[in-house]
Amino acid sequence: MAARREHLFEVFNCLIAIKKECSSQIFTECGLVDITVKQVAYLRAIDEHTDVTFSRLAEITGTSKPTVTEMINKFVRMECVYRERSSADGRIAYIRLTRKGRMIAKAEQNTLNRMIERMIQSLDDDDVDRLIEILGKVR
Amino acid sequence: MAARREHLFEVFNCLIAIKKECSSQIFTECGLVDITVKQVAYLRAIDEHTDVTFSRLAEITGTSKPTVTEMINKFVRMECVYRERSSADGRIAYIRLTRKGRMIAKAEQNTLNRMIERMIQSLDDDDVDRLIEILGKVR
DNA sequence: TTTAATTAGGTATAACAAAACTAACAATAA
DNA sequence: TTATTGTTAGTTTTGTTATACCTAATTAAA
Repeated sequence: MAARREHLFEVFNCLIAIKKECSSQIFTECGLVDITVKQVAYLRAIDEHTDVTFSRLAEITGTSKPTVTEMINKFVRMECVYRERSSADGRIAYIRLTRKGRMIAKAEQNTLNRMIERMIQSLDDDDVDRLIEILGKVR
Repeated sequence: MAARREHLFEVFNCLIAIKKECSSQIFTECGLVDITVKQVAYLRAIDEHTDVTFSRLAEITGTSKPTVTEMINKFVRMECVYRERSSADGRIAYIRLTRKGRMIAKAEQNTLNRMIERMIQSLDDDDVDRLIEILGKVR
């Protein structure tokens, strides 16, 4: 029935609005409302690998070392990353995420977690279980 | 319980993946995979007003007429809009969305509609009704 | 000498704007 | 009625600023 579609549309529209709210909360809290999609991708790349150096990040992102230096300098100014000089080899610097940088790198997961927190607060346990059961069927 | 949160996280993660799939389908079908966020915002502005002229769009977007001319020329090349000269006043041109332009302007709604179509195909009517009921409670 | 990162210097593109311009229209004086 | 003048809508030219990249040269450590 078309009314079912309509109703589903409405409830999901509302849910999407809540998600957007949670997401922009995160970026606002970090003071990074106009960070770009590419910058987030860089932070994620750093987060998803361990002990990332400048050469390694150039490799991962398919760019050059100067590009990485520039980008990282910007991120340092944005308080998203810091350099950690290797104690074993003074030439090497590891790129480390700050708390803020990690928050942005994991923004999607964090958004979803906040959204789920709100859902759990609005719903009783039975509803949550039913919701999990029903949505688990969607392919 | 933490397990509930975990389960909710999983099912919603899956749902978000489906949504992304539906969304990129739309952009791929239009051949506009790397359209920018700003460009989509312009198309939406055109869609949300009637009989938009160049001056009007400059006003709406808080930019200048040359910027609009440039942007619209690009959109014409992308086959998202076309100019329609006013028959009453030869100086005026209305900016009209093509089928493709409208698809992009309404990409969010279209994405949601496709997602809902998939949900309806995966679920029976009772599940849909329950889903609407439960999600309707979320604030 | 080789390697890791940085600096210096440069290119291409996006997204804007100011100023000058063209074409169309409106009002009016000859 | 027609020519003149001023106004408006959109375009072109030219220039600015910022992003995102590059190559080549340099510095410092190994």
